Amino acid sequence: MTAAESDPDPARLEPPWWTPRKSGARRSLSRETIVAAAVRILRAEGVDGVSMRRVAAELGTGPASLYAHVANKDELLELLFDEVVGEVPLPEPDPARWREQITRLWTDGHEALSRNGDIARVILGRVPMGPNAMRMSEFTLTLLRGAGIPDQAAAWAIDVVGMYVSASAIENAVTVDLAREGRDPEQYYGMVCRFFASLPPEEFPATTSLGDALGRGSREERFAFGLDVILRGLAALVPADRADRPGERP
Amino acid sequence: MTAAESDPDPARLEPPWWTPRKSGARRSLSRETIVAAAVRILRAEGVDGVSMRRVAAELGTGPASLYAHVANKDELLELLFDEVVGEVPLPEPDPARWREQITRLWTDGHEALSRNGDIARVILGRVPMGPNAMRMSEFTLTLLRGAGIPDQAAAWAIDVVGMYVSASAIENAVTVDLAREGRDPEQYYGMVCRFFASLPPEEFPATTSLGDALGRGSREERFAFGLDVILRGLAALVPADRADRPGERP
DNA sequence: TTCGCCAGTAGAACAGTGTTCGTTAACGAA
DNA sequence: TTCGTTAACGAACACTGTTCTACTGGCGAA
Repeated sequence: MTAAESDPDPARLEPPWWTPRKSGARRSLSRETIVAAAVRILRAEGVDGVSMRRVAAELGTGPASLYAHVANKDELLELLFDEVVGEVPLPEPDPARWREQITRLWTDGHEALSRNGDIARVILGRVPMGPNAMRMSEFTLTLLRGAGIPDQAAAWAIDVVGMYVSASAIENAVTVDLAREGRDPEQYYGMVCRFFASLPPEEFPATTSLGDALGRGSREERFAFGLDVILRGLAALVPADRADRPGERP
Repeated sequence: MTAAESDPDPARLEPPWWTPRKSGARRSLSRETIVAAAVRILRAEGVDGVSMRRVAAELGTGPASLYAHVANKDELLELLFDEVVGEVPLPEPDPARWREQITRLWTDGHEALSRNGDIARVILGRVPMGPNAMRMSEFTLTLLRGAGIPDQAAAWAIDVVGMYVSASAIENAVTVDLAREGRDPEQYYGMVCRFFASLPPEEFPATTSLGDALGRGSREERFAFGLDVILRGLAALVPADRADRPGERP
């Protein structure tokens, strides 16, 4: 069960431009069953596999039937994204452990996205406003402010972290995709590294000499590094007189 | 003129899986004219506008003709991406001013991408390996190492910065898109802010009280903030005994 | 100068896409 | 029971990337 389903009054949380559930749904189809079918396809075939026809076929009907429950494919993808974000568990915020909690939360988010094909593609360029995404933002904002990061910086930081997590999840999805197609991702990255190493050293001294380092590390390690860099940078924005007392409100 | 065109021997720099220029091109079409036509469409209509048929029509021919010069649409998009990256001027690296130079370089890159529709979409999930992208990576690597950042961190940092810049450029492109469609982006973001403010304060205290800060700032300001956070985090990785002497090699 | 080759150019077609239109059929309310 | 609303759906439209096939037209060799 997702957070959205367990919410007592989810309607209040939805952006007003998501088409409201039409009253008196009568038969087999519903927004929930459509999203559930789409998630199954998403995990198996990625975003490109999620076509209106494919989802309809999964439900034993035609594509036109879906349009009674979902405005268009864009809206379906947004619903799909929020469904995936709903997989991330939210603990109780504890400002004293803000960096640890934020790291955990967004690492979980990164994994949830990575588990579900390249779903992260659909959110780049829009503001995530589904109920589950909103709860995640709220949680992060609370922790950042509690840590003493100025309001404006905290507000912008959400965007920065979100972009990094989404972009990295897309990168991961491609690796998973290669594996699904039977091609070894290691082999692909090996090819890339060999290309770097083969560049003319006169023009690319740094790239050729670093060759190995560029491809080293698991996806998890590389993601953790970037997230740590960002949080380090954010921590540097805490005013000196707050740095040692996280959690206090001024 | 792009960097690629002015390069004395660009062939050596191209990844070996880009299809080689077929020898003895005879008539009007060429890889260059195709990419140029695609760039025009890209600027006017975004990546979605760049279809093989549309590009062919721009050149007064049919889609099949393009396949003699370009392996497939993916390759055309990669060529397109590198063409855009070629718009970024590379200065002489000066390790003493590494943060300033990196900020400048990637801000220029961000602007070049933002000027050209949502071209950044095509690079997410792959490693940019066109000649212009490679030169940009080399430049950044040189500066980061010169600044005293450990090799492994420098190698991974390229990815982090690249992901952030691409994701942010996509965000910008959507704003530009809205403007092109005649819809006011300000109005869209105003709508988003109003939605945030309208959430139930009991469940979303931070989001509702921050409402304004979440939407404040120009695209440039917001991008600059994130880049600064990342560079701040990277600077924190410089070993203490190197922090005051950028540019020296150990 | 002539001939033959073949790279480059396309027209047509295939299988797929998102979306809309018009019709059918089933349910809730009266 | 009847009526009106509305979910469901088949067919169609205008697209997409890509491939097959035929057909040029210019160059190198004779």
